[in-house]
Amino acid sequence: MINPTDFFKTLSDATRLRCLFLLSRCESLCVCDFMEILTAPQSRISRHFKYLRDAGLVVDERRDQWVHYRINPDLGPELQQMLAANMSHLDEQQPFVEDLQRLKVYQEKGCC
Amino acid sequence: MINPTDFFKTLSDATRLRCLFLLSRCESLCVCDFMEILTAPQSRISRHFKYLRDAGLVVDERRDQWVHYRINPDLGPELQQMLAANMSHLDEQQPFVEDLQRLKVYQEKGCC
DNA sequence: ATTGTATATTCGTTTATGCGAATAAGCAAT
DNA sequence: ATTGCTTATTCGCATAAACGAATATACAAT
Repeated sequence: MINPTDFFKTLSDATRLRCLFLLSRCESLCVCDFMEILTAPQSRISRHFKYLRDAGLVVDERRDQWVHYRINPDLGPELQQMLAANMSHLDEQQPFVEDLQRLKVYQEKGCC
Repeated sequence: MINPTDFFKTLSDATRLRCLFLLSRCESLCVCDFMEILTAPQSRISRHFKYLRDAGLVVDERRDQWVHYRINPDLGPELQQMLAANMSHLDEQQPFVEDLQRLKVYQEKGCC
């Protein structure tokens, strides 16, 4: 179980925070989705998802070639609420608003 | 105004988090209070309060030789709520419970 | 088996962060 | 002005964290 300090450390990087925010709105996404929405290189996305996995905040699931990530459904009510509450405050800020817009466009045209 | 990533970065250190937690329960404390409650050297407390000041999360007020810190009362409702919500989740965890106990003992016998 | 696509990890480098010891600065009282 | 107390800052060092390029791995399809 992650402690509070490490929880905040995990949220303290822009790439990880943007990824978590998207997942808080979207059930599940794969690595290439994040690459496109954040315009970030693949190694950056993968690296930060390793941190998120290690912290226990997300879980991965392989489907064919793609690896889909989602918020860890077994987070425990306390952490789950803490995470959700924090994500709910990002709504109107940059770059989170724009990420959400890109997510919508991206979902409409379909992805992997 | 601090951005979300930097907000979490500011909470991502044990010393800072413990200080903020104490301030969320106590109106105002001076540096030597924190030194005693956290059992931390003076330079550590001062250094981290500089970070907290720079982030705009706390303000200082000099009274004679002592400098008292408190949560910035002009934080803005959004940040204020975010901070309060996060602090409220630390209640039952270590080392926060113990810090609170030490605070009580310390307040009863009076300080600076 | 080979090719193509998606993801993970390793590597070397750069930058950020935390630390205690030591020093400086601010204030009160003699 | 000197002493004593409290807090802030500087210093050199050590560790952690982020980065992109390159490489390795995993799977699908031919």
